[in-house]
Amino acid sequence: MDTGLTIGEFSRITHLSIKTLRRYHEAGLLQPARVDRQTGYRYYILDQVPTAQVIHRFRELDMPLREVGELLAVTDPDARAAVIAQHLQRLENQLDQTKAAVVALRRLLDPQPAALRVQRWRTEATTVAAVRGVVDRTHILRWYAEAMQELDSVLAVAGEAPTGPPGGLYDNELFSDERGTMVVYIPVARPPRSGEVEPFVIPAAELTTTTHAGPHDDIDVTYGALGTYVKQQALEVAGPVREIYRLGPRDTTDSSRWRTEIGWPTFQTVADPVVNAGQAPS
Amino acid sequence: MDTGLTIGEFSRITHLSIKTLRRYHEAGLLQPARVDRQTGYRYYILDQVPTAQVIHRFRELDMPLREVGELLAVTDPDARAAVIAQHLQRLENQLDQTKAAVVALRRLLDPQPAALRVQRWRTEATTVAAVRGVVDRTHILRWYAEAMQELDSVLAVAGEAPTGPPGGLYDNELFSDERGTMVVYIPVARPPRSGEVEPFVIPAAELTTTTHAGPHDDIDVTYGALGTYVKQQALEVAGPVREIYRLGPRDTTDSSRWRTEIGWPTFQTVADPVVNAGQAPS
DNA sequence: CTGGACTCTCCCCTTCGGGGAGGGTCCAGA
DNA sequence: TCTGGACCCTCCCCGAAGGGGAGAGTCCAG
Repeated sequence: MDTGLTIGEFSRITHLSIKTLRRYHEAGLLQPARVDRQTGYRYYILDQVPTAQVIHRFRELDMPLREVGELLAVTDPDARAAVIAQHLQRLENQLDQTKAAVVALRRLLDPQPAALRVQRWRTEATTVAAVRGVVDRTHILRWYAEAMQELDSVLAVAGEAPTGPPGGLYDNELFSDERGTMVVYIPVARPPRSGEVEPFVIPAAELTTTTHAGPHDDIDVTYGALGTYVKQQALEVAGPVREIYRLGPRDTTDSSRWRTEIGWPTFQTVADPVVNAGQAPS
Repeated sequence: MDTGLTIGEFSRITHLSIKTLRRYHEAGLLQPARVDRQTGYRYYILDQVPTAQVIHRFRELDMPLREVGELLAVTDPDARAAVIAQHLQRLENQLDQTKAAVVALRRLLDPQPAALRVQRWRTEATTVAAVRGVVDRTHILRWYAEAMQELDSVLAVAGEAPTGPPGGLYDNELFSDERGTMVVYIPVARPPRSGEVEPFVIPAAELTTTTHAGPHDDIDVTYGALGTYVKQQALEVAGPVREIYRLGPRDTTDSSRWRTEIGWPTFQTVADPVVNAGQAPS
């Protein structure tokens, strides 16, 4: 029997379907011990059973095939453990997101407290230390965390103390397309330039603002309320949306206390507001 | 502004990408309030913002579009809550599976205790009450649970006491293909016939068996070990694999105490065993 | 030698969008 | 009234991880 196991036998032993085994072969994850040149038949050997089982386990954890392949290619146990730990970390993050979504869902389906407080004002230009970049929407959170961290360390080195709360500018394309320009900043007196950090001036603007309370899991609801208001007032959006983190993770770990100010640069158009239709412009 | 919001404006407000909004339209999830017959332009209204947000939330929970659509079509709050609860249940099951996979992975990567005890024996034909069905591999667990439950209740009604531990027969195609015949049974003296439950005779067989200890998350490892043995002994597999639940969830909730006997019907071929190559058949 | 079981490759399908081409539409400013 | 740029349309392809199935070749025991 030194011809090895046929794919069917191997499938029975490992509980991986034939289709799956072929795909793993094709992906280079699990090369059959021998492939008949003439017939293309795959022949496995018993020593491959443990490998198949390891692959099976990682797939159960939704590790992408590419990554499983890299993992198997690495022989150093430490490096291996690192890759595994990293994946488990990802799973955990995913779980956190799911939990947050459940909470946000509950809040969304419950009767709304509403009470949206919208204000319009004119802001002055502000000098800040900023990190700018064109970011994929799926990477927004990661990019934000890294940028903030770099800002913090650069400012610490430069000995610059913040002169106000941190904030960000977010291109509308970030939401309507898949990619857009992001700016995160911290106001300081003399912005340094180092690495990704550079001086920047937040331009003056006419802002329509509101404040989102709590964690950001359902910040889109507040965006929706603000957008509704803007539209009702027949305001036109001009430029990237702004967020100012009046109270954030750097101030308190109690996320229910967070306060995020959202401001949309807007200008009045000639059209009538929907709600105050009587007050047509003269 | 009673033309409504363009898809771009709606996208900014809801944080759903334009592509995604078009897809939700196509899927019937979020019909624009108006679609221009001439140009195909989609126009939304502000009242649709909350709906978009609800969809967003459910998608964050990986609810399939189809299901979200059904959910939105249902107006009865109770029915709605039921669908949601069901989905959350699914998420929880998924989480349990992930946890189990992590544990199983750890065990697999740790040094193996091994110590596989394999025995061969001949079993007698056994009279049982059984539930049979052709099952998709992805539904094995669910089907098993339902079948066992039905067996239990039918036997309770018939007043038949088990004369041995429950078990099952599993077609090899269940693993190599995507679907196969499953039989789960409980031995009784006078098997009743009711609903899916019917009398059945487990045929006599020459079995090569081993016992898997603990929960079934890594039962494939034991299958692998048994399969390796079978192959090394140059045994040929004949017929569906059998499992007998000597100790299972119905006996104890401590899953580490579970004992599952796995038996493969086998017969000796003429080829030499690999390990005992000296004992060639005469 | 033959029939049935097994295996091969190849192509299409699934979900939920993203990328991009090619072309039409809207609207504000000139 | 024209025009340019922003916006929108449809259509097609792609990815991940396989499943379904067709059509054809292979293996092996009787």
